[in-house]
Amino acid sequence: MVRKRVTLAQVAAEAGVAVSTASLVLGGRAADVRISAAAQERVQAAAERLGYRPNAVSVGLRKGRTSTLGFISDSVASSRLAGEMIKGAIEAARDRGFMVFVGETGGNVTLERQLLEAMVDRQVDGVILAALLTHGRELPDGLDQTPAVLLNIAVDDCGDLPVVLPDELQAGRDAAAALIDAGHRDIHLVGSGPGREDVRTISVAAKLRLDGILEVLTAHGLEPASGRAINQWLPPEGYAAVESILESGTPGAIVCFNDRLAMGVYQALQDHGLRIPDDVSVVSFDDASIAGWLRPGLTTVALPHRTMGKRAADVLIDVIEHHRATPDERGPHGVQLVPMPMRVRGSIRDLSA
Amino acid sequence: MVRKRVTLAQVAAEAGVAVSTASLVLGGRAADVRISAAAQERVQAAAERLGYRPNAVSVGLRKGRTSTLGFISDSVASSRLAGEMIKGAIEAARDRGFMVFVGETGGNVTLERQLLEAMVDRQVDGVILAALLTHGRELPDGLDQTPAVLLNIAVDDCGDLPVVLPDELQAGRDAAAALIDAGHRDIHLVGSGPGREDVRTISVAAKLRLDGILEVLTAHGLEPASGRAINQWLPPEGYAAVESILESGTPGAIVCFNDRLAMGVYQALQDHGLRIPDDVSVVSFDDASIAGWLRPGLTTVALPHRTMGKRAADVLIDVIEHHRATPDERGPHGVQLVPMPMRVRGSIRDLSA
DNA sequence: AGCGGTTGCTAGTTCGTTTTAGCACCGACT
DNA sequence: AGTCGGTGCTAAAACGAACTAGCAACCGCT
Repeated sequence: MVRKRVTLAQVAAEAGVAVSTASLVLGGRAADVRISAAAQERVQAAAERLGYRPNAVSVGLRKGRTSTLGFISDSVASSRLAGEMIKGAIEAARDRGFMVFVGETGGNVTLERQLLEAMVDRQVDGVILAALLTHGRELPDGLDQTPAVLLNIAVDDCGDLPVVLPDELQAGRDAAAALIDAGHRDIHLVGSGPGREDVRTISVAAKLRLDGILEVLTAHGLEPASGRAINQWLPPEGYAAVESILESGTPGAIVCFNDRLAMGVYQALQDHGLRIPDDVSVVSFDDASIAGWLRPGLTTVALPHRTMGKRAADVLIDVIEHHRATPDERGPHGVQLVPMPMRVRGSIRDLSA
Repeated sequence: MVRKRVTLAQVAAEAGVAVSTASLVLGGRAADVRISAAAQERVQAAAERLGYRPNAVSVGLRKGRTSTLGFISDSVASSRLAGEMIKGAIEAARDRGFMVFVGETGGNVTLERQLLEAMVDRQVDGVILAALLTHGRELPDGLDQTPAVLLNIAVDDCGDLPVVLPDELQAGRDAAAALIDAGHRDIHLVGSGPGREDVRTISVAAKLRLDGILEVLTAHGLEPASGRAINQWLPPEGYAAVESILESGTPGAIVCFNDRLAMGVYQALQDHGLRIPDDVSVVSFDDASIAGWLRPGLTTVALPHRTMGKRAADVLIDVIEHHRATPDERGPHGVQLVPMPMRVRGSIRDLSA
């Protein structure tokens, strides 16, 4: 049932040459060692005929490189976003001939260490350590055993590991600018307090988004009309925030700190008979799938998870391949900020028109 | 920077024994070959001291088994559901000492073959072939090179491969029963026509869900009040379907064939000033994340993707491990139907109370 | 002293490949 | 006749662990 693999020895026998000769030819090193054109052809033909494919395990053992990456994430399934990140990494890896082991920790540190060990045991060439849930965390031991890249993890002391992060600061600027450019001045925040001191410790992302927003508002001589710090960024909290805002009148525009808050905001505004964007404009962050399903479509600054995953894999493979070439040269890596693109849909009214 | 691994040879040297002795001891075969307790202890201690971990690549080459699975899916990122399936598989695999290569094809058959080859090259012990998007498809060649399980793929000719599928038929029964038990009689379908001949070729799932629904309705002497076959199960289509239903009056209850349709149904009902569940009851399928976010929460029959992934990995590993033990015994596998649990939220009004 | 039986270990082969070092042959030249 | 330089290939040693076959050493017995 399970067909036996063809080995190099069989190819060599079929071609009437030594194993080493076959290896040289198929490894493209025939020119180096002078193999006659005739012999090369026989080897190629034999390999073709038998359907030879090199055994990657053996190659891995011999070369010490397995063309394999590990992807360790705290969450795989929690959202489409995690999937996007993995997908990006897998695609980039595939394009460069790498396969990816995927592991999920659920935030469990012990599990994380075990996964890392299991991957290192399998001689992965490098590891991507990714996070969606937690920000600001400890790094596991064992990261010194293999090249590594941090994906969506902001740590104070990342050693000299490359880090891939979304450019939340610029995203904050863009969100604010989108409203201001459309002529809005009455801007309320849902998800963070109105001042820098109010961000709580929710996340690095929240802080940066707020910084970007405030920077642009300040540049226009504005400040947030109101702000609400919220611990759980879920629809019910968004709903409640709007009810609170409405006590002091109808807002001109609302910046939601993520799309799920925005969903609650939509529900609340609708329940109060307010229309988006005619009465209230809304802008948000993340570009979760609901953003496109809400009516009207939610304009939101997208977390480019796919691109981030791709970037992480590319950087990691660069390190792996480059490192071999020039062992002591530190690459041009460090923190890689991936731009967050604005997805313009229909939730912002253009007052300037 | 990258720490060198400790090899068995180093452990043996440290313990003052031969490599083979160390291997025997650490492999738990010391009793078979009579190694003195003293020697065993020295080996164990040395291994501990040096932090020895066997090189899985080497073991893989020698044993021909790598404790590695491949997971090939048409989609990884399209939804949380795909992630759940992968997560389930990864977890089950991990519990049994396996790591998982994940690959995504995007429905591309060539890519699928290449991924399969790349995995077989890496000597995976087996492969899970999964699908979310497509139903009823061709199986790739190369599946005869390695044990395999089909996950969420319904094919006519699956050879003797184990198949893991959700129990859509029972789900259809459950959805219908939930409405009927709550006293509903005026039941409209959104996503499928009212009769068996109307299902179109959308999907096997649609057909089975409908079969289940009709079976229960018929058993109560009922038939659907109306039905709408729809090709794209997305919110706008759900919205449109409701507008069409409302032309002939307010429906008592609506069965949506998935949650995204249900989302559109919610929006349309709200826009027409109808309240859920007071005016109209809604039940749906899938349990996508929005199901919990909608207000009121959507009662829906969940696709148990996590469980399915777990089951697939378990079945596959059974095949792998069992196969070694008794080569000619065909396992008790075949089609594995995983129950779809009902997630009761607030979208069905109980008329019988 | 020689033999059989046990105990306790190890040498050596194997898995499939890469890679280095070098062999055998041939013609040309001194 | 001997050396030299090419040419075309191959033997053999890795890589790290698993596993088989078998070798010493000792003990007790005749």
